[in-house]
Amino acid sequence: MEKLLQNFDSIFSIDCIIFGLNEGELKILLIERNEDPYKSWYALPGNIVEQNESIDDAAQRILYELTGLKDIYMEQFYTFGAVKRHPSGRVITVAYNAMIRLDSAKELKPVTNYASKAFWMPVKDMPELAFDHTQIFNKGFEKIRSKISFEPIVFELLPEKFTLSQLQNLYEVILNKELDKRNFRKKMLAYNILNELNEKQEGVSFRAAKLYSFDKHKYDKFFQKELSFGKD
Amino acid sequence: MEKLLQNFDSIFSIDCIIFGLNEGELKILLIERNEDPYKSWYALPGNIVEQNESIDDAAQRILYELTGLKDIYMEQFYTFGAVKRHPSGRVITVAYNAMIRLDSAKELKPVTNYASKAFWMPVKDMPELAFDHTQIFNKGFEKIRSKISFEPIVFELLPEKFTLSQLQNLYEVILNKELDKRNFRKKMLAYNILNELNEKQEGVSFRAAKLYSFDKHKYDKFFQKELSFGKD
DNA sequence: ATTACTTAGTGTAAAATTTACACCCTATAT
DNA sequence: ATATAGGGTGTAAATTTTACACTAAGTAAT
Repeated sequence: MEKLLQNFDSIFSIDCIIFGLNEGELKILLIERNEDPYKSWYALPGNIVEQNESIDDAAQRILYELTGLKDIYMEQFYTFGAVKRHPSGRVITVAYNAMIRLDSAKELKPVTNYASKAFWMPVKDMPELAFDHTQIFNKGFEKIRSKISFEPIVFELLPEKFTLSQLQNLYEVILNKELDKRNFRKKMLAYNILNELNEKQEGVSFRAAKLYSFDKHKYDKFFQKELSFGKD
Repeated sequence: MEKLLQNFDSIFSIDCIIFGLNEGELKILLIERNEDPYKSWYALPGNIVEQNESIDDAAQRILYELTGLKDIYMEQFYTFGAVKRHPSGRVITVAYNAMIRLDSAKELKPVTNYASKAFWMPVKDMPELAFDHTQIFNKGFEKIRSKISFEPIVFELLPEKFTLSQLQNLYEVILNKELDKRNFRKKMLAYNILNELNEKQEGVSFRAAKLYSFDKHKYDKFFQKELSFGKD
């Protein structure tokens, strides 16, 4: 034990998959590394967990540093701890999923010094990423994909007011398959977690659709099971 | 310990919820600590992740040290990283669930030096545990509870040959509710992951039930979705 | 103002799944 | 032989899921 502690020099980090929706396309935030190893490769945004912050806080901080956004819901989905996943030493990483409203994000500002830029990469064009980040991305995306079949969790990606078609389109993009319009609307409205607004789409060159908003209060009532334990 | 910890960065540990079934009762393996902090409290078995082992390997090692069992399927379910979850320093812990066949476990042998004993505690009598281990246990148990509704994963708890009533009883214990016998059998057989054996229970003082075994090959066929990404 | 175009919005019947429910069977023990 | 304790089985009703196609409303072009 003593010996263990003395030799101890592992590092704990956070990596984030930050989803955003832009012109109907699902994208995630990537950075381009400007340090070895994997210099000039694309990678998931991540950083080291500091002594005085919880892992949830670290995830929030990383998101804030890159997007200027705070208090976004992020969900831890897996911890990657293979011995040699990082070539220069032992790094265990906790991976988080987050979803943000692209239009609410300020300019991207990569303040981390190891990144030369941050940008949105369409999920369907995902290149090979640095380290084991491709694997992390796959697992995180799969997690979201399987989760939305049980529980509507994607409203954070849409504007505050959205049409049912936009919502359906988002589902189709995530699940990568077409859904039946009538069945989709029936099911979504049956969840009873949307507010029908007295407003319609504007600026479209066709019949304007009704706008809806997500009602977190109603949502919590029906999906309490998932909330039965606190954070961390 | 305290002084030592202050000199180092975060420590990663593993904590395991090891489920076993004994006389129809669901139990988990606990240890009694013989070191401060929380001396003489009960805690989940756990240990520090060493430099040269993956977190999965560390989980396997801990299980082996306590039970003598190897190559048991363990599933990581959450990582706990609050700043002050350990009173003497920063310790981030990855929590695993495992299920073992109680009758196949050798004598329990707590080789870890911080534990004075290891023993099986019925889930229904769970006391307050050291550190945040009560919270970890709740989350892990909830994970299993929600998972078995979608996917049969509890065969590791039963003997190799078991009756459908034993299986149903196990579900009832985990879900903490009664199930309909006919519907349960119908559904379980429809999964088509069991082999009906040409054997019956022995040594019972009533009509002997047919024995079944779990067919991992058939199982993999039907639940591939969950296996689409490798470990770690 | 007519027409063409594009997306919005709606209902029903069939199929599949889930639920509720009760009695006879068989082995053992006395 | 009989009492006991769990083993084993089917069907109808209810619910959920699926498949499927047309009309409505607004915009844009002529």
